[in-house]
Amino acid sequence: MTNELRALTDIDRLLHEPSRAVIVAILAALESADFVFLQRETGLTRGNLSTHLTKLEQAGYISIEKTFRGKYPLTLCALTATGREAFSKYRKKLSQFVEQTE
Amino acid sequence: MTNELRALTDIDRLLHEPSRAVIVAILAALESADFVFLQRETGLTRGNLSTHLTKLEQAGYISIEKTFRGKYPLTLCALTATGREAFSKYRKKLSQFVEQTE
DNA sequence: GCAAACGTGTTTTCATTGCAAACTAGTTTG
DNA sequence: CAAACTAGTTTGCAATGAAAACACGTTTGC
Repeated sequence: MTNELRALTDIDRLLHEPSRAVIVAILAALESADFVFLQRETGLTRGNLSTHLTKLEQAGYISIEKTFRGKYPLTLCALTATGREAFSKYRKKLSQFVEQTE
Repeated sequence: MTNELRALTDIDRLLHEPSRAVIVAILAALESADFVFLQRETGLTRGNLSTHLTKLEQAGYISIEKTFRGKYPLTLCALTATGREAFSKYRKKLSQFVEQTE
């Protein structure tokens, strides 16, 4: 009965970190965003944003392209197909949990 | 615009742990449950269930009553008003996140 | 009648992780 | 040319989740 709730324990831990979920949600809407933009939108410190992005990249959820805007470094992030799919599944799990606990 | 997503970073970290969310969800539906029942429903090991329950109790989210069933120890858990409210807020946050990322 | 298995939890150990602070490296400004 | 700024990365550390070990009493099998 209440046993379907248990499905939540199977949830994607990488996305279940709020900071990362927000990053991915932004990228899901925008297709591409740079480091500074992400920092402003998320409110994260640069240090934390940096490590979260690295983790998402290592998981294959985002791609990171390093280039320059004028003379300054520019880090561009985009969701991969893998990341998009993982996020979709993650949202579904959340949604199911919310519905099952009504 | 995408800035409301950021609200997720404010989420209740105690409930954002899937194991604990499931425990609380069960208690929200049942009003009261014993340790063994919770262990079976959640699939957690006894050790982990024990520590999660202790954390929920310390936060004032659940009450724990220790007694006996026959000669065996019996640990009864119930959601407090505080816990119920926290869980309600938590569900709302999840729900909002899901909706905002559609 | 006593050793082994069982019931019901708790405590300990350990690797992971999220966060803040410090660091890196180059650029612009006064 | 020193100070401040841009754009990140790395380091240090305290918190934490999971598994294993421990505790303590009860029942069963021989």
